[in-house]
Amino acid sequence: MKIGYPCINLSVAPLGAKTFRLATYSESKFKDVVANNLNYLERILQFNVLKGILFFRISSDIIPFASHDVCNIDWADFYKEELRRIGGFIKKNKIRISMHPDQFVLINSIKSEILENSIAELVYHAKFLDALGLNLTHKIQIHIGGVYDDKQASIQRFISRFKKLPVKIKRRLVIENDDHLYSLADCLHISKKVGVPVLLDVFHHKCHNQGESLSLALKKSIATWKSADGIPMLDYSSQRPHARIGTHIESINARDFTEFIKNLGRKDFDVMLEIKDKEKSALKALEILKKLKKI
DNA sequence: AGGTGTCAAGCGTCC
DNA sequence: GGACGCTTGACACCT
Repeated sequence: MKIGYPCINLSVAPLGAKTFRLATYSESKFKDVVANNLNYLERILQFNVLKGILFFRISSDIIPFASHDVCNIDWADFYKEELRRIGGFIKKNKIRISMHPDQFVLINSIKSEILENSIAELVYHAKFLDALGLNLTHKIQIHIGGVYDDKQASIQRFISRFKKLPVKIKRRLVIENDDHLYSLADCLHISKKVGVPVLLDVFHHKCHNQGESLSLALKKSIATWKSADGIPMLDYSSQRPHARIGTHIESINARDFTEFIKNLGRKDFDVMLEIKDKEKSALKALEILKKLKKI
């Protein structure tokens, strides 16, 4: 079992990740920012290894505008040395990587332009992981998408679109249940049709489910992962007290997390903590795992 | 130097 | 119909 956190590290450098506005795009700005972001990523990964954190989600913003028309730079070639070095570090230390494109990636969209943009964005994500030289256990997780007033049709559209995606994307993708539209059961149905692994978001599952217990949900999710996909990944968070349902907690709740880990029994997962204070909670989670003699 | 409106992109929900 | 949340933070312009 590995513990991870998403995208940014607040101890390495509070303002480590850089971006810029489309209006001020220039080749030199792009190159500066990407160089900065790759360096920041490298420092985060070094920090993580030092602390025993071996799972990390790389930000989709690592290469700004990578899938946009303005970007004509072959970044994978221009930064091949850095990318190879970082990839080597990841492999040497057996770090697990995931990426999570944001809400604009909708392969079941009813608009062809949105579908095209989504594919371009997925091509970029897959290209990034490929450029690091990582095998197919390093995944890109997406949600099913919108409902567009007809859930069955939207699921069908997801399935037929998925089948037509380039292999380079398909082999990296996993699908994740969300908190109000597509539940675990929906994802399992789609998984059966197209053979894509289902990444269980346990917090979203708590918000939106068909009455399956956590342990049944875990079991069903595991069954969708083939050995080439690696150990199943899952997203973990808990409800922030006194906030809207679905709001992620500020810092890990030791009691909830202990309970969750005990519930796993002998099942093995790489656990991504979607918690606001990032590496701090990851470190606390590792302490809890040590106490429980899980690592 | 500090404050703040706004940022490539979409969807659904709440008021 | 507009603001907001989503994983959400920081750029860029204003004073």
